[in-house]
Amino acid sequence: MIVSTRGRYALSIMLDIAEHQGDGYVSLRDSAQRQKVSKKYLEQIIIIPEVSEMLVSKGGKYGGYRLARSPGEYTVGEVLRAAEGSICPVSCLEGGGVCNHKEECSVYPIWQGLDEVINNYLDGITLKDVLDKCGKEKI
Amino acid sequence: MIVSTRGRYALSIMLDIAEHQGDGYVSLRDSAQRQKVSKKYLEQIIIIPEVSEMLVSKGGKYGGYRLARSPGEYTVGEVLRAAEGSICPVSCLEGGGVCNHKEECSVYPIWQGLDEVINNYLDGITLKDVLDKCGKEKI
DNA sequence: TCGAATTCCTATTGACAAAGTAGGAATTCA
DNA sequence: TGAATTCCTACTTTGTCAATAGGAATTCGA
Repeated sequence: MIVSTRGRYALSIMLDIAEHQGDGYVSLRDSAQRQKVSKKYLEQIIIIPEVSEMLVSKGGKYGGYRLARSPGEYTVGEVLRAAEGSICPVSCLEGGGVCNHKEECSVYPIWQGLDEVINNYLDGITLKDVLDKCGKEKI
Repeated sequence: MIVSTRGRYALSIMLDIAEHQGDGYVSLRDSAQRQKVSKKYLEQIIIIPEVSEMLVSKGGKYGGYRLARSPGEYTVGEVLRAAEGSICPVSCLEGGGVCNHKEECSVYPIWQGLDEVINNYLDGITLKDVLDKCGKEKI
């Protein structure tokens, strides 16, 4: 599994906020209700520093979250990496690929190629693309 | 993580067998020694039905394993799927993609596309390609 | 026929992360 | 003042990964 519920929920809530923010804020209560997931768990995800950096929050009544940038300026890969920490497909690549044996390893280039293919794909889709359901021809 | 040690070890041992089988059999003891990993753990991996189906085994002294087919007839994707069970990147796709909400889900097509990109890549590389170190231009 | 080397089979363990729950403090608005 | 929100920390439960362990069955050479 390369994307856990953390990443999926993060992506969903970003999209939900994008869709419903208008010129105000979207509360976790509303968003959780719409998505039929636990508000408490969404809280855990949105509290991740890399995730909350992508948002503007406001406490108190009628508070909530809105996107810091416009939906077209976030890629799916960016959101997933923020929530998951990293989305590298194999531990050899972790921490920027600092495996000890990567020189002797005949398999290492495969993992590099895999990582590239995955990131290229995910970074080629923006939140706006998803909202527009830009469709089968792009996704 | 999409590929755990199970998949990595499975791939390594398949390559090791391919390289050393000649016209005989490769024992786990030798292979484990060469790869500097636990023979007992390799045993666990090779015992997985989908993995052992790709090999021909022979018990007893001077026994071991050899490939059932030629290296060019195995793809990396095939080996990894055998060892890991599946290499789908997100649980929504598990069991052939039988998620309940996939109709309403605006994100589902992204996971489908991701899965496709990953499998296309991994199924485009054979064990022979790796052995030949066919190199950066293909991998 | 014996003994060494192997595959085959089942159980067990320790560590860690994922998924979610819980309770309450601080903030903001009408 | 009170309602609704974000913010913060801690806890629990469950499952999987990675590995270890011990022994049964098989196969060969000497």
